[in-house]
Amino acid sequence: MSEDSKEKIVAGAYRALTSLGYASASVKDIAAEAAVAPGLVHYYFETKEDLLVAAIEYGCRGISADLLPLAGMDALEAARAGFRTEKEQLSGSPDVYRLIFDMVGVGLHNPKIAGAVKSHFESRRQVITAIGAALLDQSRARPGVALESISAAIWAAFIGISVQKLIEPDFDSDGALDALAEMVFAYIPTATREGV
Amino acid sequence: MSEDSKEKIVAGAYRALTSLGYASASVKDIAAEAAVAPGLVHYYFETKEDLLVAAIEYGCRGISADLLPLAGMDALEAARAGFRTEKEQLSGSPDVYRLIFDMVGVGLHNPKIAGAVKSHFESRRQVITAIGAALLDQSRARPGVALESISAAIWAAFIGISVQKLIEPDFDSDGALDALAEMVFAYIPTATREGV
DNA sequence: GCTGTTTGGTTGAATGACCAACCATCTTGG
DNA sequence: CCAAGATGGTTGGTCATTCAACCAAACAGC
Repeated sequence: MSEDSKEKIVAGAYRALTSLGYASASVKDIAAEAAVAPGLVHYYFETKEDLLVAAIEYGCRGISADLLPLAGMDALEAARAGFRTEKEQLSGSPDVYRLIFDMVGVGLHNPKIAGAVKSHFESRRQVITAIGAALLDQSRARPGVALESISAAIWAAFIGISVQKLIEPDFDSDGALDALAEMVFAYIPTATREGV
Repeated sequence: MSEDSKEKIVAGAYRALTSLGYASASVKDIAAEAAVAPGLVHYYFETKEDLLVAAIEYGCRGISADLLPLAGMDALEAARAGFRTEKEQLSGSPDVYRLIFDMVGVGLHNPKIAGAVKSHFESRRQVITAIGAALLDQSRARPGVALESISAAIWAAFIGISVQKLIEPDFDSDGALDALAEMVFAYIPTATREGV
């Protein structure tokens, strides 16, 4: 029953963290949420920090799964689907975003947590880069800046829209995502440099 | 000497918070940084929370000042200057960003802090909206989405680029900002809808 | 089949450190 | 001389982590 309990603790940590936040969620809270004795938490995880890293990864698993279907699509379709997925996740299950941005704050002063956030960012950026590469290839466009920079900017906008939505619940994240999509799709065909 | 001490405490809080983070910076740390007795902090601020709100506002004052000259410029010039300023601030004095994103994390579970962050976001978004309005006016463009959504998306990208830079010091924020600028400037002239 | 033992998992109380907020007490400028 | 300003020790509470004890299932020898 070992792995079972460990998973229960991680899931409990995830729930406790999203609802209470890093600062307020004590190990006791997490244990209670996982329906487990406080001591057991430290049987499986050396420190609270280690547990939080596991909780972040646990939370990100769902997001990655939602992004998987994009792989098989046509580039343009995948791009549109990406925007749609972001909209749905932001309105439907903001918990993961809540956790991530809580961890961004913690990560600013905590390398181990920063590493977990960083790898999530990287994997998201890679998905965008892949779609962007296919898209540019299709339209034979030649942007004046590196593709990596473009996808970093787009992913940045996703991040910023999420942050604004979380801080201001009235924020029109759908509108902002539509605006972003319009800008990106308008940019692609025009991004053809004279040279070559 | 009243205001003097209060200011010293706020400045000390700002320094302590950027270097240690919200979670680790104790009132005692702040007092030490401000070269003041621990008790004095609570003489001027009812709670630690109140002090932090003041520290955020203190930190944002500098940013707002840097943005002031944009007001008198030509729209296109102001837009370019805005991108340049963002680049400089991000590389030159990341402390404010550090504080802000630490507070985003805290604000997710703390309404008072969230309010301070929110008002900073709003004021930055307004600057972008103002420049965007002038720019669209000049080029007689008619975007298919609300101007507010466009500026929200652009500000979002600024946010996201800062976050990535803070979490991954190697992140090429200049490249991402260039890519963003290219997208935005490519978008403006094409944003002319057939109708009207 | 039965007993004694080992082992992996689990418990919750105890420990020691730390912190925000309070307050009794001084200091000083007006 | 008296507030307003400033001090730093005290208080009550919380927290991560540790630990000694407990349990149940697997297993050994007989």
